Amino acid sequence: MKVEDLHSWKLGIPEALRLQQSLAHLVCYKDEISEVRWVGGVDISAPNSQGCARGAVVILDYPSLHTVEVKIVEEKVEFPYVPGLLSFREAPLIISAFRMVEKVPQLLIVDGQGIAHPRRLGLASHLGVILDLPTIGCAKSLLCGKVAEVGSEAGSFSLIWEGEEVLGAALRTKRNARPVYISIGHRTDLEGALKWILNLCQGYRLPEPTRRAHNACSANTKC
DNA sequence: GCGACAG
DNA sequence: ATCTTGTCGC
Repeated sequence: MKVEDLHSWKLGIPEALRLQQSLAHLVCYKDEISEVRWVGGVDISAPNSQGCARGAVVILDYPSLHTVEVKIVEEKVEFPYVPGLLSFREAPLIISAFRMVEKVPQLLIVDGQGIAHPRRLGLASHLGVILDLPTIGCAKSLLCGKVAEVGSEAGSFSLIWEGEEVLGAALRTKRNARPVYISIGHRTDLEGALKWILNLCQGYRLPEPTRRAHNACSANTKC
């Protein structure tokens, strides 16, 4: 059985919610990142009027950060956008693009939450479990939890709290830019995740892997 | 019941 | 995500 066949994507909302609860047990919160040669970034575009979207996986050489591979797919998006169920909408396209990749990355940066999610299984964690890769969630806004103001210097961060639980951190990656929200995806810890994200930022708010994946899928879809 | 709500 | 001009800061 292939990893991507861990479960079906043709689910209703109640089934998706139940699946998240079971998959959340499989998420690893320990740092298992090692010998990074390639770092991946993934993103999908907004679906067009026909429901077709573009999914992209970009592979960067590390530490040069040169793009060494780009894979794009265009498919119809089936699942509706429901806050908390984003992975059921986006993961199918990302996985399709990912299976075409030749240089399998040792770390994947995802545009969305990891465990900073109501059931601790945001897109980054879900993809990490399915692809069995270390992943880091790097979202542009908060889904759940509370966070204090972040210092203005690049590198400043403030923890995301939900009750007594730390879900991640708001991280200032660039001066005069809003912070990004970092959380463990899979097989990473928060400290490592923050270091990696800062290390992958090259003068822009978003880390290079995610930024390039976004650019790669921003062109108009053909279907 | 009310507000919040990744992309 | 998207609707949308000018404008403030480096």
